[in-house]
Amino acid sequence: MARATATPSPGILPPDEHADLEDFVGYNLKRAYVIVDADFRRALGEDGLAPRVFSALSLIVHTPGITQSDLARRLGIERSGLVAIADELEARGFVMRKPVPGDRRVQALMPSAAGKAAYLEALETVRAHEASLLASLSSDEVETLVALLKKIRRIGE
Amino acid sequence: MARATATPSPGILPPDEHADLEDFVGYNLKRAYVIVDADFRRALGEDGLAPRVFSALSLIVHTPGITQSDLARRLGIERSGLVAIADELEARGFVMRKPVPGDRRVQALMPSAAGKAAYLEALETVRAHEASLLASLSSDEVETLVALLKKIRRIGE
DNA sequence: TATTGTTATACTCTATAACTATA
DNA sequence: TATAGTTATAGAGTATAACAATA
Repeated sequence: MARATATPSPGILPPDEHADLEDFVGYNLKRAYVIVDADFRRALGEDGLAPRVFSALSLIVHTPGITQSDLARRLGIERSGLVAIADELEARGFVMRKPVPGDRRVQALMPSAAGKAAYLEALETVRAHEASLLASLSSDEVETLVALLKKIRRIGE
Repeated sequence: MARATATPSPGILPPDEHADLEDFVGYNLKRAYVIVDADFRRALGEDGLAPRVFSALSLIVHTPGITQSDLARRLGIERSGLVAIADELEARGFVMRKPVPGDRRVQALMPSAAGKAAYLEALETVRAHEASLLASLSSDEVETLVALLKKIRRIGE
């Protein structure tokens, strides 16, 4: 089990370093993310909401009147990156930019009725996608996974 | 559990749908991935190996002579995407493309001595990065997390 | 001075399609 | 016909830096 020499023979890696990649959180995180992301996009369809647009719409529906800067902060992206997302939601008729009396710099993001309806429909699709994709995990396992991921998210705050 | 009405009141979302985003595996996966990925890059430095290059080097060191096509499959990316990675590793002097007698289409990827050394050094840096970043998780939690992520990875096979 | 929304710009990662040389 | 490596190209997603309007 333990190796006799401290220095590896040339060209030979010690046993502990044989499956390193597979043990890293980062590598597994990335590989798992790619699978879930691809299935999300497939579920929402060619012309459906991209994950980040769905996330933005979710926060706007749950927090009507949120500003772009606040939304960007909540999503963990830059202000500038949010412009295209807001543009798309506005072009789809799901969200309106509304001037805020008292501060003429900001524009409140307001969900339209169509936006709320589209969100609830997408929400069901996303739920179905996760339920079906993750069917091999018990609900306890999913709960544990989400809790551990949140723990990592808290590190970044 | 069940809601009394099938149609939500206009503008009002039912209680179950208030924190939906936070409960999705996909959303938490993405947010956690962004944090770990950023810390990896910071740890390896400006001119250090990017995550995907580190992963490729790891597999080449552990599987000397692997072909580009096989490596791409192992990493879950396209053949074409691997060219730039192999180019970079070759430019750094870490890997050599070696013709294979018997099949002149393929080129085996062979780690150089410098490549092996650079890998072992990067490996320690990556281990330190994960240990320090994930210090708020117990080793049991990390183990559980990796096991659950692998379970998701198995879905994509 | 600081903040909001915006534009311009560039970079990373990835995919698709087509090519060539082999098999 | 099929596969390996390659190139060209395009599309997400993101970041940085700057700007005008406003606070």
